[in-house]
Formats: sequence, structure tokens, C-alpha cells
Amino acid sequence: MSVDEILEESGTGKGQFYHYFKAKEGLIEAVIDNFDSFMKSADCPIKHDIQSWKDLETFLKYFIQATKGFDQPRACPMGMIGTGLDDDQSGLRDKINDVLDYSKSALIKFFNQAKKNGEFNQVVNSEMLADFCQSMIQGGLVLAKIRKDVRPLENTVKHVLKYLKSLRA
Amino acid sequence: MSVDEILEESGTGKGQFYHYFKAKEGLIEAVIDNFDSFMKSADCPIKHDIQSWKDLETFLKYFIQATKGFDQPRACPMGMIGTGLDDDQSGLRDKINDVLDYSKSALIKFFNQAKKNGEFNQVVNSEMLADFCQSMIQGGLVLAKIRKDVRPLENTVKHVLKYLKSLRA
Amino acid sequence: MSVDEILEESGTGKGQFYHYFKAKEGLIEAVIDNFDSFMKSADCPIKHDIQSWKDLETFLKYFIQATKGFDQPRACPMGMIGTGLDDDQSGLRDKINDVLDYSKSALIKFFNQAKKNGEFNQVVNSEMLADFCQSMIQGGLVLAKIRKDVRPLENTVKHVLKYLKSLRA
Amino acid sequence: MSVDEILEESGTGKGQFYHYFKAKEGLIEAVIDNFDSFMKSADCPIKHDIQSWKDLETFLKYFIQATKGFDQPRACPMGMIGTGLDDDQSGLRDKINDVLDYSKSALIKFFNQAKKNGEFNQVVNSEMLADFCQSMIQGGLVLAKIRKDVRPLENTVKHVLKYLKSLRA
DNA sequence: AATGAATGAGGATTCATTCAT
DNA sequence: CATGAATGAATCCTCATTCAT
Repeated sequence: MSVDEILEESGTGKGQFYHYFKAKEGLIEAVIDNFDSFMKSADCPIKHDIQSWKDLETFLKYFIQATKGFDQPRACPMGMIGTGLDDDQSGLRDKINDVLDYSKSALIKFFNQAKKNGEFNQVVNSEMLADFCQSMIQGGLVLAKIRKDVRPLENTVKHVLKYLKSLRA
Repeated sequence: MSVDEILEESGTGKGQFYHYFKAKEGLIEAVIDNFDSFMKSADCPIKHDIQSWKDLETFLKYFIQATKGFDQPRACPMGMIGTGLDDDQSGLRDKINDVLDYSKSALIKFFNQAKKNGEFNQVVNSEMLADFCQSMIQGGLVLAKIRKDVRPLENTVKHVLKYLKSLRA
Repeated sequence: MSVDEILEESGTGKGQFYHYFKAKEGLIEAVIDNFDSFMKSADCPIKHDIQSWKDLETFLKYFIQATKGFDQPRACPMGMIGTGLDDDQSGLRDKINDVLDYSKSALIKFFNQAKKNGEFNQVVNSEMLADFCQSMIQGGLVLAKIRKDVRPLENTVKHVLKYLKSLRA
Repeated sequence: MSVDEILEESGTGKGQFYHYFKAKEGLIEAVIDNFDSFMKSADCPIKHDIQSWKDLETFLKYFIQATKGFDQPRACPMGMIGTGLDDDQSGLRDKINDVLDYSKSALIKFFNQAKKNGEFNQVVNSEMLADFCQSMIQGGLVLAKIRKDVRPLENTVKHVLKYLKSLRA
């Protein structure tokens, strides 16, 4: 999407863009920052304070619901931006990683809590399991987008949940 | 990557490009076709004729090995192209889907065989499970690329394998 | 240098600029006016009331001293602005010419006085000699700036002084 | 002068410019290179192989003649480009310096030869005197351009020649 | 088949200037 | 007086594509 297209949508003059953003990359940065803020805000439909198995299920199933809410499946914005980054864009990469870390931490925290409460397989490594969950989100959304079909995502979530439940004590 | 950049790498003149490809999209198409052919060829390091649990494990672990072989983690080319497609590029989308289907079929075939042999959970739907596997691979590669670190992929594959083994009869 | 850059340095808002100057050209005009005023003020390190050969030498050597005082050789602001003028900027050109004339007059006045006092070659045309002096200063500064080295200016001034002395009666 | 203006004059498409020049700076480089080649070519109206006092006079008077040949006085292209250079454009600065050095060498060579032949003041430093001559060219052209009048240049040349003659043995 | 010059639409960015507050 | 948001023309540059040789 070109700056011209963006400005046509926004209805503002071309100079405004560069009044607010130093360069196009600044828009990307703002998108990430905004995404980050939104995720941490009260408006975020995803509850990152996962306190129960129900919460976890809701968390993971959220992506199915969101996908269905769009006219067409979309991939994760952070995943799309992140995979498109050049090697020299370490500032943006760091920001993306922070966003991913926020979501990962939510999962880790829950898994640790569950282990502590004796409700969860004591051997499992919480961080590794969080990676597994995040891969589900990224990959499920990617496949749904490519196939223009929510089902690959649904199938993925279903099995992930089944696996996680199998780890319950 | 622009056509000029591609030609600089290839060492050929610009006219050649448009002699062989009607347009740049033709190159993408050739890339997909080539990927497809390679996957079905004897040279492909991935054995798509999965006949044992060992084969399955090798299949899934291949992506870790390949990632380690690159100077930097890369996402799946089909995933990258597929998520970047416009709505009007249905020809390419279909080709991408065919490639994904080929790999998916390999998984489905094995799961069906295992069920038939009584070595696998009879209730599980082979296709859904194949979607799960593909999503996890796509997502693991995406995360590895963004984080410039194989570990998210390793952690993902590890749990996928653990889950699949849990489904063995 | 853009208006934005200038305002960043000045610390004031953009509206101020256009409150004081009708357009950017107005700034250039103010720069010239300011330069003019400064040259005629008591603060000006160049003594334009040249009354002796010593004064003349000091006048010409001033440019060497000033050049050494900067981090890097600079050309004459009036020369730089003047050569960058468009044909339609006759207002600014006139102002530049006035500034150059002021300095030229100082030289002419001294040469005339010296001739009158019988201390100087009677045949020499004071105005032409003043042109010579101004050209050499402009050129010396230009060379010093391009070469990032005062020496071309020093060498030039040295010979100018030697020549002027040769004209003494 | 913008790239668009240049292309409008040349009658070629916009892309051609960037086919031949990596960036606009490349044009400047080509201008300098071309100037350099021309100065060293047989077509150059300035005889750089100065072998006599007549040659020297012709050399210095050339700039008057050239200025009169234009519809309006012009400054030296090398001087204009050189004074407009940024600190980071050392490549171009070096080229400009090479061009200036070529002309300077011609003067130095003649002065040295004249000294050797006993036709010239033995004390004078040839290089310093060459700087003096180059300042004349740069400064004389600058003043002529600003004043839109060839006379400041003529006056300057006249005095420079007078001075040089005074140095003859 | 092969080369690379030529084209021109479009994309990113700058900048003088205006205007609402 | 003062601020900085808004505007849009102009500028530099990229890129897919065509064409002459």
C-alpha cells in the first residue's frame, strides 16, 4: 500500500503524512505501537490475564472468531510486518518482538501458575509451550488467509486445545 | 525484489526475462512450479512418502534442520507468497494451494494408514490433523524468522511430535 | 536550507516566519540587510574607513583571519547569494550590489586619497583597482572553501598586497 | 535545475536518467568529468601548454572573451559546483580539485620554466602565484556574474597581467 | 535468442506557503 | 503575536514493461 493510497483513504493532503511520520517506516512503527497499546488496553477483546482453562480456551479460540468477523481471513499484522522486515530494521523488529513477548508472557504466566497449583504437567516447560501456542496463532492465520478458509485455523486450534488439555494433571 | 535486481543476480539481460515470462507474475508462477516439481522430485530432501512414525518425525524435524542450514531463519516460500497474494491472483493462489495440498496429502495418507493399521487413534480426523501440522510448521517458521532464532520452531515441533505420539494407539 | 530547518534552529514556530517575512526570499533579503548594517556598524571587525597602507593591509588580511576563525573556510555570503540569484530577483541583486559597492567605495576612497597625496601611482584607475581587489578576495575565498584550505587565499592576498605596494609612489 | 527539467530539455523519458546515472549526483560527476576531458582535449579553446608570455596573456584573457560570448556572465562551473558541495561529497570535491589542479599545473609549469630561463623573478613561488591567478579567474567571474557586467572581470585581468609583467626579469 | 536502452506511471519525500486556533 | 497542523506542487527515484538492434 502506497503512501498516496493511504492518504486518499484518509482524505488528507500528502504533506500531513510526513508531518506526523518521519518516513513510511514511521507509519509501520505507529501501527506496531498502536497494536501494542490496544493489546494492553481495556478495549482489547483478548484477555491477556489468563487465569483459568476457560480463559486459555477463549484466548486461543479468539482468533477463529476474529477471522470470521472479517470479510476474509487475515494473517497476524505482527507476523506479516515481522516477516517482511529487512535486516537493518532492528528497531521495528525489537518492537514486534516486544508485542510477541507480551502475548507469550501471558501464556507462560498461566502455565507456570497451573503448574504451581498442581493442575498441570510438572515436566512441561512453560516457555516452550508458549512458543507452540504462538506458532499455532501465526500458522493457523497464515493458512486460513492463503486458503481463504477459516477451517485450517479451526482444525489447528482444536488440536492445540486437545493437546493442552492432555497436559492437565 | 525488482526485476532488475533479479537479472543482476542471474547475469542475463533484461529482454530475456520478458522473453521467458510474460510479466513478473510469471516468475512467481515459475517459482511455485519449480518448488512444486522439486518437492515431487527425487532430489527433494523431504520424503513425502511417509510410511512410519520415524518418517513422520523426520518430516517434521526437517524444517528445523533446513532452518539451521540457512544463514538466517526463513519462512516458508509458499506461505510468504501466499499471504502476499492479491484477490485477483487466483491462478497463483490455486498453485500455492496445490503445493500445500501435496504436502497435506502426504500427512493425511500416513494418518489414514496408521488408523487402518490400528496404530493410531481411530477418532481423529486425518485431514484436520494434517491442517494442524501444516499450521504449526508455518507458524514455527514465521516465529523463527521474526525472532531470528530457530528455537521457537524447535519448541513447536517438539510439542507437535509429542502430541502426535500421544495419539498413537 | 529549508524554512523548517531554519525554524528548528531558531526555536520558533512556523507561523512566525511568515509573520515577519512575506516569503522565504524575505529572509534572504533580511540576511543581506543585516550583513549591510553590520558592515556599517561599529561592531564590524573590518575597518571600512581605510586611511593608511596599514589599514589597507589589515582590510585585506582580515579575510584570512576570519577564514581561520571558522571550523572550515567559507565563501563570501554576498558572493554565494549573488551567484545563486535568478534573473527575476533584481531586488536582491541590487541589494547585493549595494553591499559590494560599500566595500568597493572604501577601497576607491583610499586609492583616490593616496593618489591625491602623491603616495600612489597617478595613472591607476581607483575603481578598476577596487574591482581587482574584490575579485581577488572573492576568488581567494572560493578557492579556500573548495580546497578546504586557507592557503590559496593567503597566497592570493599576499600577491595582491605585493602588487598594491608596487603601485606606491 | 531539477531532473525533470533536465529531461524535458533532453526530450528523453524519466527512467533514462537513472539508467545512466545512479543518482542526480552522478550527473554532477559526469559534468565534472566532461569538463575535465574537454579541458584536456584538442577542442578546448584554452591552451594549457603555456609556453610564452603571450600564451599566458591569452590564457587569462580567455575568460573575458568567453564571458562576452554568453548572453550573460557566468561563474566558473567548477567553482559553482565546488562551493555548493556538502562535507560528505568528498568524491566530487576530489574531482573538482583535480580539475583545478590541472589548470594550476599549467600555470606553475610556465612560471617554473620562465624562472629557469631567467625571464622571471627568481624569488617568486610558482605555486603561490598560480593560486593568485586562479583566484582571479574565480573571483572575476563571480563578480561579473553578480554585477551582470564583464567589466569587473576585465579590470581584474588587467591588473593581474600588469602584476605578472612586473615580475618579469 | 540475447542485450540493454528507452519509456512513463507511480512511489517516497521535501518544502514553501496557508490557515485554523 | 504565536503555534503547528494542513496543503499540494515539485522533486528525486524505482520499477515493470516495451522496443530497437
